[in-house]
Amino acid sequence: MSEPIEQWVEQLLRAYDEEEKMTEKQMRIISAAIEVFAEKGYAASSTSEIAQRAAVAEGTIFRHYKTKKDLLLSIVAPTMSKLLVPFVLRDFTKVLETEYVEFKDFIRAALINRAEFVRKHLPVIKIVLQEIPFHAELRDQFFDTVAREASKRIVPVIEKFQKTGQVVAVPPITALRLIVSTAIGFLLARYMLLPDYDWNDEQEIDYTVDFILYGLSPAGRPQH
Amino acid sequence: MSEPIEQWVEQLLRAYDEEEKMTEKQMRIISAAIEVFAEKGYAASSTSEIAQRAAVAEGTIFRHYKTKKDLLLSIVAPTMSKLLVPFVLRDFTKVLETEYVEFKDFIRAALINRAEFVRKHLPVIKIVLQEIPFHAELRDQFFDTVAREASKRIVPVIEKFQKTGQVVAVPPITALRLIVSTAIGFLLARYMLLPDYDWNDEQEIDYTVDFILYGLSPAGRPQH
Amino acid sequence: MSEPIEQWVEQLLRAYDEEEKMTEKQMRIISAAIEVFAEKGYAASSTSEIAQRAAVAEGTIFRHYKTKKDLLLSIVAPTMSKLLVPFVLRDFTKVLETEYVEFKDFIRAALINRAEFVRKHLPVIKIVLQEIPFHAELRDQFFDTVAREASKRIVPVIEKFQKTGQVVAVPPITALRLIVSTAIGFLLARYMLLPDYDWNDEQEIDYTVDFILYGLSPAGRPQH
Amino acid sequence: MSEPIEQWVEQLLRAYDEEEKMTEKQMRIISAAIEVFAEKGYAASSTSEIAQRAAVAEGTIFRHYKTKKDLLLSIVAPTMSKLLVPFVLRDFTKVLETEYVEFKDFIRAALINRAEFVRKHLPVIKIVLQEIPFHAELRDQFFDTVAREASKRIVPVIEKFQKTGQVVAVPPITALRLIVSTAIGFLLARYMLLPDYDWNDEQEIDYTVDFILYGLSPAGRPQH
DNA sequence: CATGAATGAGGGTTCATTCAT
DNA sequence: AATGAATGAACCCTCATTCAT
Repeated sequence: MSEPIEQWVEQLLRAYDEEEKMTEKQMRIISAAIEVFAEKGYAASSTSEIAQRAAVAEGTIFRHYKTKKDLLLSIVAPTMSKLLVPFVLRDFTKVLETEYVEFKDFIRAALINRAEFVRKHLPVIKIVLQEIPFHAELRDQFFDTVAREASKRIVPVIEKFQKTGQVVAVPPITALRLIVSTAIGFLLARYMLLPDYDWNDEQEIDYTVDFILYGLSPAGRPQH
Repeated sequence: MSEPIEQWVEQLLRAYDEEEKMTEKQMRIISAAIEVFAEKGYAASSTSEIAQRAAVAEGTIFRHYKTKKDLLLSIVAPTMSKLLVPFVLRDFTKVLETEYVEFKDFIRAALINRAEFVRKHLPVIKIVLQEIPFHAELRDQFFDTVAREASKRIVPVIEKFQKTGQVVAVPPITALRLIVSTAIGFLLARYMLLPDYDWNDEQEIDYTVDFILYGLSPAGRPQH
Repeated sequence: MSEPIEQWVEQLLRAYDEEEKMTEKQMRIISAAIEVFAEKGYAASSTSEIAQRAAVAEGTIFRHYKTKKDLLLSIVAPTMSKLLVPFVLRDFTKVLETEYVEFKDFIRAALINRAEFVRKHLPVIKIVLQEIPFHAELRDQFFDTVAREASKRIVPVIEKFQKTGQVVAVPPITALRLIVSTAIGFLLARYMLLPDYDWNDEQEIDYTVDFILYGLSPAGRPQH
Repeated sequence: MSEPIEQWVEQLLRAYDEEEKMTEKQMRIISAAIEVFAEKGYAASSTSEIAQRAAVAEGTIFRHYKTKKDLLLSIVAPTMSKLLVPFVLRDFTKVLETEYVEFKDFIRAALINRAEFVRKHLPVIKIVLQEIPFHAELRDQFFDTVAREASKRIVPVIEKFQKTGQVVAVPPITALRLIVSTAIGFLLARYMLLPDYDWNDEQEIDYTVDFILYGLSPAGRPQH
């Protein structure tokens, strides 16, 4: 991986990962809620079970979160924004412009970085994916802040790589969709569908990055 | 699309699409249930709302389906198997062996065919995707019958294309994952995330197929 | 009491007293609710206690009345309109004009009649009086339908008695207030504050009617 | 108004109106509680809202008043006794005996004085009226101290006016009831039911006093 | 076969009260 | 004295399921 990107990502994630100050009970509640929501889904989770797992009175939950939905949002909302953190950074495009960066390195760095993020926040990611279809506010937030932000910031990156001839001339949004699909497909399979399969992570990432670059056809692949 | 595959798909879908014999009320119940489940998710749907939309008494639902979960399964289970129909057909690999078939045509045919299927059964597909994380039986059924069957039948297809040099030498399961990710990514974006976007379907399919074959790097692309 | 008024009141009340058709359980619920609401007030009554007293599952209450407040309104609303029944009758003023009617007879008839009504519906009356301060809708309904109707219908009656010189020339609304205060004061004392006191009803009504006519000063009283 | 009564009332009220010594927070709590109780009724009021409006921690309320009910009683009990203050004074009957006092002046003085009291303590009066039906202790206190005291002190007054021939020979308790009904009816209409109506207070009091003396019949009225 | 009234367990939420700080 | 986090019982209400009709 090229140095600048790596440093930039690592440095930034540290800032965003800090937990806000909360009491110990509040943290137990959040943890329990994440557990239960991820396991059963929001609608099928009961506040009483969350309270039990948090070893807290049911009323205590409602002292900190006005409603059950508030509890969900307090878990999901910050995660949604953190999902994009590495791409939304102010000086990201600048890095890309000033530094000599290979598209392949960029893809690989992003994939590794987001894989780590998913691994660390797996249950919350599950919740996000599972609940987005049912909560208009989540969807709105996702599209308004996340997706819009994403295209605004990432599309220029893709265009830059297209200008340097490293990416084929398809609509940047389409390229984005293809990259994201492949990445999410990998993360889903790796961490959610078949987490117990005997994965060779390095190699699988290689395959995935190569696929994004060269597809499945042998033509045009560089010789290793 | 090459002729043999097309015929084979069309012929087979007809067989599987027939509705089993059910009373008119039963059909109304199923339709209503699909609507409501797709909209709110299984856990947040109430049998009383389903009964209302089906214009049927609450009790009637339970005459046909012992429990609410039975109702869900009666919707989801057959759909899961139908998802794989075109690939699971007995003489599919034979077709591929005897006929001279391009990998590209195969991918394109499959993508178009499954896109049509998704379009036609969108709400049920949504239910399947939404509920699989929460129901062990669904997951089990999916992996036991669907995924296992899929690899058993599809892996040989991929291996065949690898032997003919049309597909690069990666583990077939990995190739499968990459293809399926890309396909599902397209279908999800097309029909569920951004159904209202102004899609140019033909072109988008072209991009997607090209991506599966050649990736985003311009190298190795055939000249159009 | 002069005959025409009496007949008119009795006949009309019969029509309005019919209970609407309701199941036996619904009637048990209403009865229990009246009991409990009258005893503890709406806010301090629990649906579970109502269910218990009605020997009905708590859920049954909510099958018939969507909310606890609905239950209250279903009790209170019809009573509020019935309170005015004898005065709101279409041909009431006509009776007064065509017949030779003494003001004293009118007051006495109304007092006796409403006393009977209060006695029969005592708990509901209590509920009405107790809850009106807390429920804007009740107040609105009371003022819109009841009070407005009352003044529209009753004010002419008072004006008629003023024209015949039987009632002193004060603003009719003031006269109405004085009459109603005295009447309600009697009914409240008789049936709600001191129901167990050893009342001589006939005599007390005589006193009350005489008070409305002649006040407490001995001057101007006719010799009995 | 005749001088002696007026002086006597004014002097005495001053003594009773003094607030007992309480901390500033306690006063804020009481004020907030009066507000909330008057608005929503005791049962529907929450101590947390009272705390909020008093800008005081929830716990602070319970430091000063052991229970929510204690808080209610601390508001209602002293008001109930103050209601009777002008009549319960030790030397009141003496005044009446020694001074030449007209019944009409007495009624008018009492009405004006109590109207002022109601106006000043409106919310507490509302609470008293609203909660008396639901709290046996309040009722008991009311009847034991208030009503009993009232009759003991006021009945002699009425008897005195009956002896001087200014009040008709009805049972004094009945006379009391009629006077009180009329007075409360006025105060209720004036300050609670229709406070926004355009009242001509002086005239309305004239009407009310005249009604108590002479009723609605024109006979026996002195010529103005 | 179809109904819908009835159920009662369990849902989310409120609230008076306690107590360590 | 004052706080406010914590409690858990009780609240109103929903719901899948049953069963007499």
